[in-house]
Amino acid sequence: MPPDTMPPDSPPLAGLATLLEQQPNRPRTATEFVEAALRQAILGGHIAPGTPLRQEDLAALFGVSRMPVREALRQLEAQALVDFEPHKGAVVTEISAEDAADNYAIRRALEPAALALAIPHLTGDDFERAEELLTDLDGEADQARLGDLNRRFHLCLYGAAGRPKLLALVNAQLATADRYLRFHLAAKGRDHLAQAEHRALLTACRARDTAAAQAVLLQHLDTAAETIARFFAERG
Amino acid sequence: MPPDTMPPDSPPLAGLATLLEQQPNRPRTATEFVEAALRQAILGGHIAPGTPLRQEDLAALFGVSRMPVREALRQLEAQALVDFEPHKGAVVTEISAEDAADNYAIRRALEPAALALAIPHLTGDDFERAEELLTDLDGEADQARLGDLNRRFHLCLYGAAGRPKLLALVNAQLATADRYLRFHLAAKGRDHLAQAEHRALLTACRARDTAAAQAVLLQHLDTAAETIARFFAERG
DNA sequence: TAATCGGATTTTGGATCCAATCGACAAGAG
DNA sequence: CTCTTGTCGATTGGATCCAAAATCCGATTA
Repeated sequence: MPPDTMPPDSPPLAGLATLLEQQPNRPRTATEFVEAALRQAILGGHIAPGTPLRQEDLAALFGVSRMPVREALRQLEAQALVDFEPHKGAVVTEISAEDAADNYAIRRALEPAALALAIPHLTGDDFERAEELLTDLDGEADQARLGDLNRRFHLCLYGAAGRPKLLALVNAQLATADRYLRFHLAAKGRDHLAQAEHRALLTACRARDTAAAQAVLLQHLDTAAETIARFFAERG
Repeated sequence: MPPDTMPPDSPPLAGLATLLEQQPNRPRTATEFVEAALRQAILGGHIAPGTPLRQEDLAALFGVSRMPVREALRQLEAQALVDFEPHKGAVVTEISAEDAADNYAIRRALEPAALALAIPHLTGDDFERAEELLTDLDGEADQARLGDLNRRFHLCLYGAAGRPKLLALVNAQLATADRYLRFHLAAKGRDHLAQAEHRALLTACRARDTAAAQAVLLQHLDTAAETIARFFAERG
């Protein structure tokens, strides 16, 4: 039973293909596998900032050779997750109050722009998905999933902007913001993750009130930035 | 005569050090060399969009093995200059009206933010350097240097923002905008590169008038975006 | 005749090996 | 005693080799 290869609209195997795609751990290549694992570990805080990443050790850990590790580290360098120096190796990028401020300055610029572009094109489906994500956020306790849900909520509202590069940038910034999520949770209660602001943002989007939505979003970002700044200030 | 090492103002070797820094081609490693060469070639339009980049050919061309080429291609992929697909190789990223619009949307969001952060901290030196770059722009005819000077002018005004990551992003976006510079020059006269707007921007910065400067900058970006959009529209 | 199957070629992904570089430590000169 | 300098171990950068995947192309069959 040879499967059809060319016709793009052949239904018989479409469902099976999507099911196979669903598999979360489908690293097409070893490099992608190592890269994904390392990124998750760094963003989730499982590897402390400043940790040197020895290629040999990582290779042994992942059960591959040093080469996929090298390529993965290069990719992570481009994502500003590790600092690379010739003949010295990779080190997990440090986090700091300045870096957090940098990140929030970027998000403050990009996200309102994406939101303004997206609001006219948001559909009922988008609102429903956003609503679902908010309720999921209410019930979630795990930190990693919390950050993921938060990122998906924001991206859900921006997605209709139809600007792939812009959205990719926003996604990357949201991901690095995840590194500071633990500080957030430590500072404010772990249950309260600015869900009120999230809901206000969603209602403004439903009303197609771009100005109001941008205002809510900016306040959301500013309070988050301030929380982080206070956290760093309090522990020198 | 052991030279002092610590005092930062020891003159004996200062001149020599600056001379050594001047050397433009000091690629610490082969990977950096290949990466820089390829990026320059792609941004300068010397390699057409859509061109497949065969690792073996590039290795032979640069006189290195395939490995530095692979790592360089991975870095370029992270910079969105090539598209990578597993087991298929790298292809120079296509340019399009949509991509240009994407790029301008990002710049429209980032650059006014950087400008607003920078204006309060701009110094006389910054203004002088910006002025010099503008006069250089007036006299320059070479396309590559034109784009470089333009980028440096903009970065000169944003540099005082003191947000390294934000500035790095702006720099990257300005670099990809260079890919569309040739279309710009083809559409408008090659002599007129919106120097009037550049000068208006500089005077607004000198007056520390953030709102005016942002307005000029936005108009500058919008007219550039419109020029590119028209160019693409006219040739289907 | 058209579509499909199968093998050969090309190209990339990954592993192993060698060379170059950096850091630390010890030995020698001033 | 301090500073320089040479050497050694550790680690990364680069080259070569092998395996896996994709493409191309001809042959076979309905």
